[in-house]
Amino acid sequence: MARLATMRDVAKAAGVSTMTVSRAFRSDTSISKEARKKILREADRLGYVFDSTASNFRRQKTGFVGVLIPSLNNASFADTVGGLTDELSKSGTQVLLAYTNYDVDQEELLISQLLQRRPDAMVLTGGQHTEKSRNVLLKTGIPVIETWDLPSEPIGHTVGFSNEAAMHRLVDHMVAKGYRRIAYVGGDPKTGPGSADPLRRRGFVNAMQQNDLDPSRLIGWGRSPLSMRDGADALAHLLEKLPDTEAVICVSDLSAFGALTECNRLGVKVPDDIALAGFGAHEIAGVSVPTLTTIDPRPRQIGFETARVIEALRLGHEGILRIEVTPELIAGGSSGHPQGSGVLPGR
Amino acid sequence: MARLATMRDVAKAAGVSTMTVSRAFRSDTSISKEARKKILREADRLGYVFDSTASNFRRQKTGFVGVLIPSLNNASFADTVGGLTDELSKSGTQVLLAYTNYDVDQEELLISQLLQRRPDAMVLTGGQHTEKSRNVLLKTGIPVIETWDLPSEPIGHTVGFSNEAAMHRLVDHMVAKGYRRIAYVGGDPKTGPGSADPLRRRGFVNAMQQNDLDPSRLIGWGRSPLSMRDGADALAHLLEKLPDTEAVICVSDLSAFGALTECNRLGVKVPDDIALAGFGAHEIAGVSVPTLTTIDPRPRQIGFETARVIEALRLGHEGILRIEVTPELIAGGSSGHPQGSGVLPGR
DNA sequence: TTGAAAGCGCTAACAC
DNA sequence: GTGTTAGCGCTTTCAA
Repeated sequence: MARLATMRDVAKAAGVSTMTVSRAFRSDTSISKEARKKILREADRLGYVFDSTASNFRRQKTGFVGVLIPSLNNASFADTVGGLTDELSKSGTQVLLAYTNYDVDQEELLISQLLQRRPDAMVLTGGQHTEKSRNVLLKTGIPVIETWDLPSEPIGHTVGFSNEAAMHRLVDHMVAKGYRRIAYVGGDPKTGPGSADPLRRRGFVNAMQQNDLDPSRLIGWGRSPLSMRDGADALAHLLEKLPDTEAVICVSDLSAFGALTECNRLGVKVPDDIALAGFGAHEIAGVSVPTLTTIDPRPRQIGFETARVIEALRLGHEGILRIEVTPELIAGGSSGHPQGSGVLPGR
Repeated sequence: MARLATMRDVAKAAGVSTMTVSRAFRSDTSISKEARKKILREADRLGYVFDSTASNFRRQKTGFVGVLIPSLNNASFADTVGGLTDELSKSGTQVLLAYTNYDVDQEELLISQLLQRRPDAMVLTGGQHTEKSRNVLLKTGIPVIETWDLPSEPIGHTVGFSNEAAMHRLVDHMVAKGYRRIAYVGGDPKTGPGSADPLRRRGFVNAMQQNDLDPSRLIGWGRSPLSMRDGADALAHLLEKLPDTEAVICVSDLSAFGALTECNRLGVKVPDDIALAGFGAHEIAGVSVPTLTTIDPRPRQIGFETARVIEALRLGHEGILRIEVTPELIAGGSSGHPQGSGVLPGR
């Protein structure tokens, strides 16, 4: 197959210099109407496709942002990436996405690979990284934005929320609803580094203590992130071990829905026999019967604000940015909220 | 912030030429052990990060593949991208992912943007594209792989399955289970171009006709892709309009689950009063009670095979490849399958 | 095993 | 408004 046309080919065909062709493909430079018209026509005729690898190389700007998320198959991260992508696309910036499988070593590998491509910025999920990851990021000087959490020792900029505070709020809600013997269902604490599970668990324990309640009803089941099935299994285990439990907070909506399914199967009424809550405000939380009480961490907003940070830096902002996105409590039927007994009208 | 070190800096520090440094960073070229050792040490000391933008530019190979999927928030496409990424990463190839929102014009825009970055290959989802998209892809000569369907006029290579044939199989299953008045629930046919909904609908109609059954129980509700809520609403509508329907095939598992939820709410027993089926083998299909009868299009396999096609092309394969991935029917409790009345043991 | 020269396709900087 | 020159950081090619 023949070589793709270059600016030189277009320049020759249009009888101008390559510089003029270069100008024709940008909006900010001065060039006469006729010249541009002729050049674009010739370019089209020759099947010319602008080579941004050359442009990016010359300008030392790649026009993309490296984004690392724990998992592709997660509606919340997908929303964050969606918000980020939509906002960044306005300035023509693209997202180079990779996923770590909740593994900091995999993250380290991906960071060095991505940095070789010289992204204009790097977006990470969570505040947990290897020492080498931190070092190489600092060394290259590429702006770093950590998202989805507010680490105490951030690498650079942060856009997120406090998992602990959000969980605290959820516990307070359950307590306000009258529940006292509250359990937490998450992954086995020995697994799941890189996920938010340990932070939410800590938030649960702290909140229970501050409410003078027993914080020891902790179920660790399966590997983070928990699946629906894990949630079902964990609930069965919990009911066997601690049958007098009044309410269960699950680390995620998916596991909470699994728990709800298991309750249905066992004939345990939610919320009358046991209350439930999840985390994440996934679609399932609003469709299940009853709807799930949950926390909406506003993932799309996180992505949007991250894009705004990147824009600000591009425009020359100096100094470290720290943006807090406030999660929202959604009271559903699973914790006895009257309007949450079913999302659809009537019955 | 100081300029990042280049090969020249490393070469100077190590007392060799840049060419030797270049060789030190690759495995296939000849260089003495001592030279490599010294170079890598100096590179590390200087905080050198290999610049693959320059390398890619010079070699006219970018080492990434452009991938367009309809939506980020879809477990099936996520699985395909996962299979693709995992397999491609073995050869150091990265995936530049973008999503079209099921919009062929958006796809056209993204294709021209991505092509400017000179990907080594382009992976598209579905066989529906604008004329301009087809032209520009053919013009650049970059290998194209269309996935998730087997279009009659492919642009280049294909890895997928026949939505029509898969739906046919699902209808046959329902007929074999004894259902006759079978309805199809999909999106409003006037919406949703770019989704597989029309193909599945056609497969339904053909299969019903071949079984000498009435193919006119077609519900078009909402925009493709259908949400859980759409499925619930569509089912309520269906029961009102065609109350004697015996079975419902939904375009997706999410809408089928919404329909199941609505059945529960209305006191309609599944499968005793009405049978249900979905499409996609999403997690929810295996956790709902009863489990959902569905089609597993094996999305991860699609991604894996796509990566193998890209590898084959890289190794010099000539000619058009067409890989068919065979979907699997999963009989669940929602169509009366005895082992599907609940995924968890006992009761 | 190592080095020198040339250049990938574009654009910053300057000249006209 | 347009052209000339130089070079971004690598790697191909050829020579030593």
